[in-house]
Amino acid sequence: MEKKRFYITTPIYYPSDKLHIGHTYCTVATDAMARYKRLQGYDVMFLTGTDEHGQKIETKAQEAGVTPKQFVDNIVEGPKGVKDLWKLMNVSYDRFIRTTDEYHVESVQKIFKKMYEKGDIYKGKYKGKYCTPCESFWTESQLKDGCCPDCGRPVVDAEEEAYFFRLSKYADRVRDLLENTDFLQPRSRVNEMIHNFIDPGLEDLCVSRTSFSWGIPVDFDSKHVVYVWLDALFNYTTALGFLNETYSDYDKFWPADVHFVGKEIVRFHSIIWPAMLMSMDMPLPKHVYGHGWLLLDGGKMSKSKGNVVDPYVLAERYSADALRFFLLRTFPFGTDGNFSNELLINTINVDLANDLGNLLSRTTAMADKYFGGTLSEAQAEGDEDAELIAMASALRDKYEAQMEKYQMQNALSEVFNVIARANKYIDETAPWVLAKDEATKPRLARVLYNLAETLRICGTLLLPFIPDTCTKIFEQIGADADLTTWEKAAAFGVLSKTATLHKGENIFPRIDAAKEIAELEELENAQKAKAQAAVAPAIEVEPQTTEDVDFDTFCKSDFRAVKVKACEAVAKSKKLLRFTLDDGTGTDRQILSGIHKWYEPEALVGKTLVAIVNLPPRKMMGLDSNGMLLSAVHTENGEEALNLIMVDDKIPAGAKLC
RNA sequence: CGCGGGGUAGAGCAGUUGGCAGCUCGUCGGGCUCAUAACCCGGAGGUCGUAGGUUCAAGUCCUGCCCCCGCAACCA
Repeated sequence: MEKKRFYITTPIYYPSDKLHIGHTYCTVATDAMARYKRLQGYDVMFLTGTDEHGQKIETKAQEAGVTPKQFVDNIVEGPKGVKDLWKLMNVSYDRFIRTTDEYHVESVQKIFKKMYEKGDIYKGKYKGKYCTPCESFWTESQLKDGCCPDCGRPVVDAEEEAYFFRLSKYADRVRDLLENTDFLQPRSRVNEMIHNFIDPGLEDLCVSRTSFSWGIPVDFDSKHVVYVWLDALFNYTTALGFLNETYSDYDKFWPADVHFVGKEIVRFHSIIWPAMLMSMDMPLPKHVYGHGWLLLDGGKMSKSKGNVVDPYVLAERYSADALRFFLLRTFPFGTDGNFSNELLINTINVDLANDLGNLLSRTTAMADKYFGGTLSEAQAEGDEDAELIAMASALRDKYEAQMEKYQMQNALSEVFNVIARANKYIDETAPWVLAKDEATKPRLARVLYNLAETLRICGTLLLPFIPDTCTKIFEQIGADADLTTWEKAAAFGVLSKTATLHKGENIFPRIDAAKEIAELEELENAQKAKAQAAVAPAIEVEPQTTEDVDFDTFCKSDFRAVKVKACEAVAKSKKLLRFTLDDGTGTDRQILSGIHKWYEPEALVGKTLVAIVNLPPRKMMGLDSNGMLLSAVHTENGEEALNLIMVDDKIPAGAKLC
């Protein structure tokens, strides 16, 4: 009989920086599922990889003075890069795709053409904001205070030619998919997608760009490169050999059983991806699972906050198994979880050292001490056995039920219930008492045998999570590979009655929590300081513009002194302050300015400021802003700093500056 | 009224279809000595954000309000 198949994927990560604990979380979860399915006897394909095109990488490479390819090569293949991290974390991927791989490029070009020929991709105009000096397009939301986020200068409305995908055409089918099937999990993510994106109406999607060149060229229109959606999403199929000759597993593994993705890209996987597949008349993946985030201090991790956790450091310090286990045992997969060093060390100590490690240790130590390692053939059952055996025997099915729902933390919880029960069993049977009398030796042998069996079953079910450790456990309890299969995990009593156990090294030594936490903090601080020192000169100012502005143009700008009559924070906005200004005309002028980060509104009332008053009005958070307040900006230790231009209060409102 | 998630013991979290409020750590007391100062037993500690409503019965369903977090075209 042919084996059942299982195809599972992680997202392809964007290698513009080193990966952090969040990427590790997702990948380790996927790895555990893949290993679990292999344990069950499935023919598994586990795919991961990197999404290597786009403007950000082009820019980063430029800054580093290397080609984009060299840049990503270093992050992906280089020391302590993506592949190194997965090796360290014991990630058992079957295939690793890079979107710069030749075969992927070739496939994507064919896909693009197919969709174009079908009429689902058409040429149109991409309207956006254009910064002339930077030659860059920006969307409304990318703008900083209405100006170019790169250089801070004003932008103009502009259009560029682009190809669009008819996403709107598939809106109804996608809605049906989300609302009436279990395609997207957990279910709570469905509402968000429907209310935020489907209900307001899906717009056609821009799938090409001309504003940067680091991407897959559209082969029939060479000034365009394929934009991220089409390039990245189809990796799940090109890596199987869809429209290329490099691989030939497409028929075997597509459609995928599940894509594990972070909640921030659920949208692309649950709306855009199915729509594109529909366009291609391809089968849809069976499930998309949007997992939660690891939060730090209740907020999300980010480079700018300097609170990114380095998985490399943690895995090297505590072992990959410990880190893998912690991530999957502690946090419910579907929702956000709070990461902390305390929690990590606590979990290692309690579950792995005290409960599992110690159980193994006391079991093998007693076998050594009382039997010289090899249990006696003569064994006697007792009243205490029934409950332990019942629990251990029922464990596999309970575990399976949770794993099938991707509830890995619950599956682990079931395993550790049994481990706790086994520790209690030792207390109940008191083997050290049995050892004192030759007459109770058969009973003692049975007790240790039951413990070994429990360890064998638990160890088997822990294989997807802590593979290296399980091997050590099996070795210490004398369980051969043929006893650690999925089938044997539901059978109690398969180990030889005269199995030979031996005490080895502690599989998880206890950690001195206080000391470790202090050391970790020190490490993190050192890293933070180093990072800051490296990137940020103390004071940095914008380079001067070399381009001339003609006198007439300059004169058109009408700068005036204005007095702040009132100033308040705009509700629901973090940045915006709303100014009511006296500009000398007798009518109040309202200007909105994104400077709440630097100024409290009360402090500004009564000040005399400078504003340009003949900018066209602009809506921000639903309010009109008529002009712009002038500030001096610079960068200080990597932080953006801003000072409003305040002038002498004796200058009357409305005075013209020239 | 942009959208979504959350507010349950000192901390961190579980709580399917409404039916005596649970887990881990911490804390207090006891037991054991095989074991990694580990293990086992017991206690204290919660008006389940708040105000109403439905019901024989609500953490669980409905309504209002308060607070936190995230998202709003590319940071898992």
